[in-house]
Amino acid sequence: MLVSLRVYGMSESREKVSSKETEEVIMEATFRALSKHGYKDLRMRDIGEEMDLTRQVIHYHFDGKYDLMSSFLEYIIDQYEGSVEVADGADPRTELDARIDQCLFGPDFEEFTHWDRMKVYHELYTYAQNDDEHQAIFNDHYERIRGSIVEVVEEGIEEGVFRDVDAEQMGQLITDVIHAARGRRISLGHEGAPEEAKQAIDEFILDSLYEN
Amino acid sequence: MLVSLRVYGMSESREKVSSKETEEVIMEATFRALSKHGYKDLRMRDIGEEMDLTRQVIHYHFDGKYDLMSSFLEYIIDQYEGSVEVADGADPRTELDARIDQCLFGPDFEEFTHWDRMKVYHELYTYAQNDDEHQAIFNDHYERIRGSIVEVVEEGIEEGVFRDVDAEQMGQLITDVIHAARGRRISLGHEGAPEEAKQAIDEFILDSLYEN
DNA sequence: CCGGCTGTTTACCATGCAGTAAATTTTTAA
DNA sequence: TTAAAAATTTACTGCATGGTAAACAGCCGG
Repeated sequence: MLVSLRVYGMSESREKVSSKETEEVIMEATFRALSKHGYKDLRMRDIGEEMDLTRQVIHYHFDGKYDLMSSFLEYIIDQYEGSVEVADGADPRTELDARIDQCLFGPDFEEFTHWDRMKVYHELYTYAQNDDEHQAIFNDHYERIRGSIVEVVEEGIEEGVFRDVDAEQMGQLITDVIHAARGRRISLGHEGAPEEAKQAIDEFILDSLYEN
Repeated sequence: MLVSLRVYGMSESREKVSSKETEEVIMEATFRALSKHGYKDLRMRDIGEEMDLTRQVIHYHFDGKYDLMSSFLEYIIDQYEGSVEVADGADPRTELDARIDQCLFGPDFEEFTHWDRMKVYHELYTYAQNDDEHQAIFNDHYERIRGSIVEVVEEGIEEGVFRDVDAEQMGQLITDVIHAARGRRISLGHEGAPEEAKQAIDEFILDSLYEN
């Protein structure tokens, strides 16, 4: 089974591997270039300068600047979603808390590029208003994040730990506050925004969930 | 009186008036061009095409693209702030409500470009993370908006209409939710976001203020 | 050792763009 | 009326930028 897979899978997967490796390099270079210059002032040259390879390889792997950006979008969204995985099974209060923390502060383990990645994510997110295709990608992503929060709230309601509020509405509100705090930290440079948001959520929103 | 004013005011104010008129035309053209193309893809040519004048006049009135954008920033922020003026003096609950509504839905009178202006505002707001000067301008503006909400909350607490919560924290939270809803409507195209935000604020946040 | 395939580089190009300069019209101050 | 100043237009330029083409390197099967 494995053997036969390799027999005809070989050349294909080999190429793919080396190809994927380079593409990963390009993605990371794009990320760095984007961090430095911002989307508006991003030049293909800037990306090239962030790699050991020359900028022309990009044209070999991607079909122009737009295609590159589309791929990068998926790349950075995947990273985002990978970073908010949480061991569910814990009680709803703990899990909700953990999810909120991860959205606000990033993964526990020291991912020191977290805010740089958020910065880039957020910039692309805003620009998506001018691009239907990218907007659709972000909508899917947003829906998943929001959905995961709503889920936990529903779980808590079913278990009788939370009051019987409108889970959709509550999840939406929490997601919005998280988004705003992130935006404020990134766009306005308010370093304390996530912490403030957490306190505000605890104090004014979650008490609507808890006090029975 | 009028005569004497004209005597020494003539050359200066006339120039200024005609100059300001043209600059206003340029600002509005910039707004339209920005709405159509987005900041990233904004060309001086696009602005020219939105006016009766040729694009080169812009260079006469402004010192290049960056200077133009800086001026436009102040222009659109002034418009924003002009649109959230509210007759204070009403009771805190009503006034807070009115301010929230104006931030979420725009001025009462039919300003049908409201969301287009918000869209442009929001895009510039996000790009400001790459420009310290612009970021500072937005910070000042944000502080005024947030401050005006905090003020009303404080007023309500003093008058004993609201519970004695941390006004700063509460004002911040409300401002954040407003911001997020706007961002969601603009970036993700969620038409219902402002309405949802209003309901969520009423249901989950303001009840922390009211129930005494 | 060789012919073909993938991936990378070097050299180059077309053009879109902001900005300028000079000519022209309009306004202002006598 | 007139001359100078302000405002606008027409014509042009230099260069930054995305993209291409052809040469080149490494690898793999035979």
